[in-house]
Amino acid sequence: MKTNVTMRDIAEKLDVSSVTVSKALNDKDGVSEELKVKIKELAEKMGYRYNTMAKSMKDGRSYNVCVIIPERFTGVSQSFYLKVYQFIARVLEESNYYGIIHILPSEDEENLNLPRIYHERRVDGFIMLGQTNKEYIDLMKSINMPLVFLDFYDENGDVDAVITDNFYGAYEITNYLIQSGHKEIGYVGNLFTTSSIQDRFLGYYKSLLEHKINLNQDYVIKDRDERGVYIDLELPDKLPTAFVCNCDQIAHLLITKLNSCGYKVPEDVSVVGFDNDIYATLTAPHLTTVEVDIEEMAKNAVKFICEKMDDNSATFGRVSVKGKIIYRDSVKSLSGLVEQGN
Amino acid sequence: MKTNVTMRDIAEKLDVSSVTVSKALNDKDGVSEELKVKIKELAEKMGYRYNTMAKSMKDGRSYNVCVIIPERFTGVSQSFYLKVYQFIARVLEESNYYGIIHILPSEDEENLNLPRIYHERRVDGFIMLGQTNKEYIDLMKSINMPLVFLDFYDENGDVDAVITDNFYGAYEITNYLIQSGHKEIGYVGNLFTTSSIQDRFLGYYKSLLEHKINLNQDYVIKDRDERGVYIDLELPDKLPTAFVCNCDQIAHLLITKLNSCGYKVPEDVSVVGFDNDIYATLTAPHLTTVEVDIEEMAKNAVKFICEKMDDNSATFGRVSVKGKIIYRDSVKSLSGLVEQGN
DNA sequence: CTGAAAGCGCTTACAG
DNA sequence: CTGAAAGCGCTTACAG
Repeated sequence: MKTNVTMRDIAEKLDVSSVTVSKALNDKDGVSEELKVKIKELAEKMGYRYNTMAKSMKDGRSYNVCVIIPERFTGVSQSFYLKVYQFIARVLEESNYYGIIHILPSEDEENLNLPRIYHERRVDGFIMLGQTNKEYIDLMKSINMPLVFLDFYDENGDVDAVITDNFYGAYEITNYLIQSGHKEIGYVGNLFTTSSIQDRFLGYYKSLLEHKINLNQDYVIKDRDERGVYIDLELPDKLPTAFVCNCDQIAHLLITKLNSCGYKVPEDVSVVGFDNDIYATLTAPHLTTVEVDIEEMAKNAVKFICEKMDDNSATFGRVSVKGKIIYRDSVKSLSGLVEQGN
Repeated sequence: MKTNVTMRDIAEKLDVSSVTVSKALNDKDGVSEELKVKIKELAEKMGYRYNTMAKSMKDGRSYNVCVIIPERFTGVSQSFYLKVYQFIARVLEESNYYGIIHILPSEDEENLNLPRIYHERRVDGFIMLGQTNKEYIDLMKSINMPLVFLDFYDENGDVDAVITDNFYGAYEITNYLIQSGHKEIGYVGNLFTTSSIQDRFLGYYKSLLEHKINLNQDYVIKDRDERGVYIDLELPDKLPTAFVCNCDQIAHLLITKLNSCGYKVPEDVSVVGFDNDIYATLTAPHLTTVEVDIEEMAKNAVKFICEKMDDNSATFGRVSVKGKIIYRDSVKSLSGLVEQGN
């Protein structure tokens, strides 16, 4: 079996030109139906495989999309972004592109090194999955290639971004706590690490405001340092009756901390999370949380990047994808029956 | 800023040929040092980016390696293979290759559909990460491309494979249980699902044999059906004093089951796992388990595939990478002090 | 409907 | 040390 069958090989056997073979194999006009069938049959029989690289050279496209994930989001316990990537890859395939993951080493992020794949022109566009530092974002913008942010956005807002609706998700789950009779509600998260955490905080705050509940700064607990590394949680002297956590993993850590201090969840304190990831059901009790619609986010990001690769002037702005509350067992109702709003 | 700078563009500006530019940029002989420096400077200044596709066309290589992961290993709670992939990608990069993940849909596995990427000649080799059905394995073998199995092996043994040392890992951790005074020891896993589970069982069995302990079939508990879907664990009427689980996730499920039946771990029953993945420390108590050396496995797999891409007749056979026991809190010592063997 | 010509951007002999 | 020629495998006008 010859390993390298080309269109020309097929053409010669059939005594036609390779142009005709090309047309036939690509279902283009300009070949008689009869000849087309014959060509396709022979191609099949000879074990012909299309050589994409030749096409790529012609039209200057690689048909690859690079998905950049900052290294620090890929620890042993963090599978969220890899999960998201799976959806991206699948949707990309449907559009005849391939996804290539690039785990961005923190070092390259610091030193502003672009991925080698960029220098080798092997990608037509980038999806950045997870926030990098500002300088790296600027660098990515400066190379002027199709670019979409996924799960975060740039303050200047001039890059298209698909995010989960952090604000309303946190707003609604806080509303739910209040409807369940809670009035003393804390928030766990470092407001200055990512826009997600900040926006979730603001949604939580909006809910408090609407219900005329004061924001008690003692109830806002830092969970990580500026670089995103988790720190020990410091509980306030007097606990609120409920905590809104910026993610399920932190909710899990908080519950562990609470348990070790002798508090039971939800009997003594209620806790809600965000993401509905693996931690939501690994925690006892299972977490009431906000489920992020990963598939919908991936679909949007891919749609945007594909359109931008066709026309880099296309813009979509910032698109939020709605999540939904998953009710489980980590919230105790303080009122006999659940009140409707206030 | 012109977007498509080619070697020819640089050549023209400098009034030399593109051959010379090619030589200079690739650090090949045949250019004066002086000219080389000039060319490199200008290339930098003009924002030249190497076009890999042109090179690929010349030498018929894509410099891509496809990593095939069967879909069923990528559920919400399974991040192990994605983790492994990260290492593969990193090591591949060091060898100037790119990794492309292909999550193999179960449907394609059933219907024996090769990934599109194969038909488009966009890869030079395959690493199969996770076992597929036999027919798919045969299909992959039949296309005659560089192929390495990772974390499983083929019964016929004619494909190079990198596996974790399941047999000795299970053997050693079972020895440890016996040294801790256990004599009634169960095993949890379906022996007919993957070779890993089977080999771990055999390692466990070897340890029993060496210590003249009878294998009690009532203590061998099925954890999943033939297709790998977890089933409800059925505890035997009389419990052994310890269980060897085929993986941490099952150890976690077993402990949950034991707890719900009123048993405490490790007070009433000891449990050990395998993998040292996220479940090992999410479980209370934290699991004593066998840590798999993912990095070493990835390194080997990449080394093998790279050499095979250079010379497809190279063979390496089956290589096992040693794991190591991580001691935590899920085993109770039944003897006052730990005995040395018997 | 069919095909000769040119070109995508590089590299590999080979000649000077 | 330097470069003209040919080729990798396809596709895009364009001519017949």
